[in-house]
Amino acid sequence: MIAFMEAAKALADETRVRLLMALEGREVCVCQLIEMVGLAPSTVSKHMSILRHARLVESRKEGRWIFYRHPQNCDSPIVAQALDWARRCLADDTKVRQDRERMAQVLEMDPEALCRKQCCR
Amino acid sequence: MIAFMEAAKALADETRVRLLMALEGREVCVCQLIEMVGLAPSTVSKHMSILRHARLVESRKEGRWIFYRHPQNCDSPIVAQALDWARRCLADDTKVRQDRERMAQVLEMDPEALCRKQCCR
DNA sequence: TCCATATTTCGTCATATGACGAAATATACT
DNA sequence: AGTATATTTCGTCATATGACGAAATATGGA
Repeated sequence: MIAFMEAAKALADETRVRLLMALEGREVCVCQLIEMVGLAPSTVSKHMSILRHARLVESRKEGRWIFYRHPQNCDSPIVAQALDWARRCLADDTKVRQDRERMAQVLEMDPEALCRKQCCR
Repeated sequence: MIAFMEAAKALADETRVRLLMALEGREVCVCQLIEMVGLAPSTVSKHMSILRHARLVESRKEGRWIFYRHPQNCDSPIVAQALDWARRCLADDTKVRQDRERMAQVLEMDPEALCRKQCCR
């Protein structure tokens, strides 16, 4: 029950679901996620921490950057089915699609340039 | 996105998930649900209203009683997959099993006797 | 070593949520 | 009609949640 509730609560916020869907098929750096949703770094960081605690994402550190992705070898049926549910329901969702377009732009900048840009906001 | 978020939020409270699982394979009267979880009638009513609004349950009125059940002919994949997710994850869950045992006792009383009992608490 | 920068942690605030009891509503029975 | 009872709606309260900015932490490069 605990693991299920963690996952369900993690999915109960629209911003978190958007962040989760942005990781579909790729890993993404925090600064890129920040840019995509347009929220404060601390806010996005908290969201990712909740998703990670629920095991819906995992993270990888590379130098100064931290990349998030869906779990690689998911041993938890609870998590696997939660991800399937979200994917099937939201693959064609309007907001998710808009996020994909925004993310496509973001991914063209390199992370360095992106973070400098965020500094000066 | 809206329907998905409604469902996800509805699943993000443990009491609501317990109530939802109690409807597995049968329809149950509100007074029986109240007895199972031991919360105030108004609280349980609100929970059921949230589940119904998310389409995870539907209700049927029979005289003074209202029975809740999982949707009969579920035309929404979002809802159907949400119910599958919960069922697969929680079929053998300890709390859900305890609720089943409690519910078995409750179902042996008839609703009339049950509601009289609740009156005098 | 010192500085720039990427991310997280912490403190604070406004709003959302879940609990309750009282009152309102709807139905059945006398 | 009037009463009993099943459920919902409403008002209130305490706690949880999501947002932010400031400060702390960690890493890479000068």
